[in-house]
Amino acid sequence: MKKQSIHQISEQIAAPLEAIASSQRIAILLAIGTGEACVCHLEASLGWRQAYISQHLMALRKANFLTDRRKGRYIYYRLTNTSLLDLITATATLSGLSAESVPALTNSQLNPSCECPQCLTETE
Amino acid sequence: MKKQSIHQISEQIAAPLEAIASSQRIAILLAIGTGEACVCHLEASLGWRQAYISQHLMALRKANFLTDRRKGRYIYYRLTNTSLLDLITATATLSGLSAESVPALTNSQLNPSCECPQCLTETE
DNA sequence: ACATTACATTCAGAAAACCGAATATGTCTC
DNA sequence: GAGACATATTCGGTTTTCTGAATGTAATGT
Repeated sequence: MKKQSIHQISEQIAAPLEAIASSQRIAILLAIGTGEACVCHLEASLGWRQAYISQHLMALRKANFLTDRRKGRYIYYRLTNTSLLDLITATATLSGLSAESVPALTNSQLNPSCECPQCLTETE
Repeated sequence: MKKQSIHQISEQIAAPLEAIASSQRIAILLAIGTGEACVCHLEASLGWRQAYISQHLMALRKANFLTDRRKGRYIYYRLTNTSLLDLITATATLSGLSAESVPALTNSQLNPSCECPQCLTETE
């Protein structure tokens, strides 16, 4: 195994962090949580325009944090690795936030004003 | 306890992450590691100009990740919370890096070509 | 007091991220 | 196939971050 310099290691660690380190992207990740979410769901939950959300989703996809699944007209996003949420929680506690405040925000708890079939069946 | 919106939470989590999410700053944090380091030590270890390092140190101080201790002409930096390194390690493993590659880079292992008294006594 | 050393700060130009507007693509329904 | 709907992409302007150059400040030594 080739020995890597501190610069190489740091770059490899920073690359994914740069994708997460944005309040908008963290909000999206929290909104998806351990479940799945379509873009319309994120629109409803976060109150942002669709194109804006798609742009951030693109960044998260490029960093390999999200996988998507098409179902008819809808595309459902899911975290490729749920331990990402642990990392976010760890950051929260590190900066003095209470640990409970984070999991309380996963997608299921969010205002489900989205009209996609998935959300509708869930709330029945 | 007041209930916080997902936007507020996300901003509070993103703020510290933005300070860490930079390959230069991660390199500095790794170089300091669990120990202490003066700026000249970082200069020698990372091969950067002094002013450049100071700028990044300032960002890390502002985010409350570093504390400093003056000793004569030298100022020694230390992580306020060592669990920051765990967070960095977690990120590394998350992105496929082997976990061992990170701790292998803590300050003691670095090329100690720094001339400050602290470094000199350590290498004797 | 003066020079030197260790470090911090300010400033400015370059590079990158943000975000809105417009447009494109893929899927369903009729 | 046409139109509607869910989502993606491109483009351009604005704001922010990065980073080098120059300069400032505190402590030491002579």
